[in-house]
Amino acid sequence: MGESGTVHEMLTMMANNGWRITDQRKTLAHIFASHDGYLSPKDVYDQMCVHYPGVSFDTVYRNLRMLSEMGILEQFYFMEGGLKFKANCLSHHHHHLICIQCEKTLTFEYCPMDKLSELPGDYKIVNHRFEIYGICGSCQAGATT
Amino acid sequence: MGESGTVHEMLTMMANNGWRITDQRKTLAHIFASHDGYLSPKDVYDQMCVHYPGVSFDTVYRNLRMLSEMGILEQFYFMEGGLKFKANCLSHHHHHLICIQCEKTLTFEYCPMDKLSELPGDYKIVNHRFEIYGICGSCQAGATT
DNA sequence: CTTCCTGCAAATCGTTTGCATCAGT
DNA sequence: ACTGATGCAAACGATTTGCAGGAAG
Repeated sequence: MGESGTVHEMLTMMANNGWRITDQRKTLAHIFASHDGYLSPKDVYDQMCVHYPGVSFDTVYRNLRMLSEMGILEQFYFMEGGLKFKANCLSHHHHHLICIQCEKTLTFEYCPMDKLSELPGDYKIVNHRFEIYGICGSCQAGATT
Repeated sequence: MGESGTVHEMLTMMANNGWRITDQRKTLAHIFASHDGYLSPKDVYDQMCVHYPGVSFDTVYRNLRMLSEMGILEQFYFMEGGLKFKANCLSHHHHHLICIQCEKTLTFEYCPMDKLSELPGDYKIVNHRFEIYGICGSCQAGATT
């Protein structure tokens, strides 16, 4: 639901940045719009093959990088699972609650930066990262698979 | 200052875990005890070569991995700089303020988890990460090198 | 029709492994 | 002495690049 809107948003953004809208990129947009967790390049490649046979790995990489640089996708490096990508929420700031087992990700609005008053040193703050890791309901229920 | 204590602490910890205390591991402990930012495997290798010529890259990796598994070092993957290691503070919980230019790292005590009341889903929380990125005083002063 | 995108194959980078030798206990 | 640690070289996986043909504007 609402996915087609997001796909269109992504494609428009690509076009505005001067990128051509190819079948492959449409498929890519589709995949990320309809999946709200993180996907590894391999995951993406596998999904691509289903909808659009004959893709090559390097093109998947190229497009993932392009989409990340454009801010459409957000990268994250899982210590165990390596680099993964996820559709970026472009509208508002939030943080993530991530299941360390299945990687299901929820967002929440609380931001610690609001509360933070004094910091050591005289850093000019440019960014921050706040993530909470846990085990989601379903993973707690289903035993160690 | 206080470095020798930390080195000794690390070495004792290795010994208690059944690892032999080799020259190389002593040097490794020394390097991390006297540097409080993150170091990449390459950084460590370069430092090692200075104090202990003839090291090989794979042994550096092996020891870094070993030290991480033992909890003496803490790993972190920088999106730009790849995997890096840092001496783990074993005594108390804190978070980091990291310079995105020189990677100089300060610690601070504020922890957002104390204030956090309600979260979505029914995750069993096991861990969290909170880091603030900025530009430190010296890097603000010295222009874009 | 021009330029960008794609697939292929090969190169590259960071990291890991097998093995014979060497050093710590 | 015994066993684990090291250096070497080679394997490995993930990601990137150069190039020729094909498709989007």
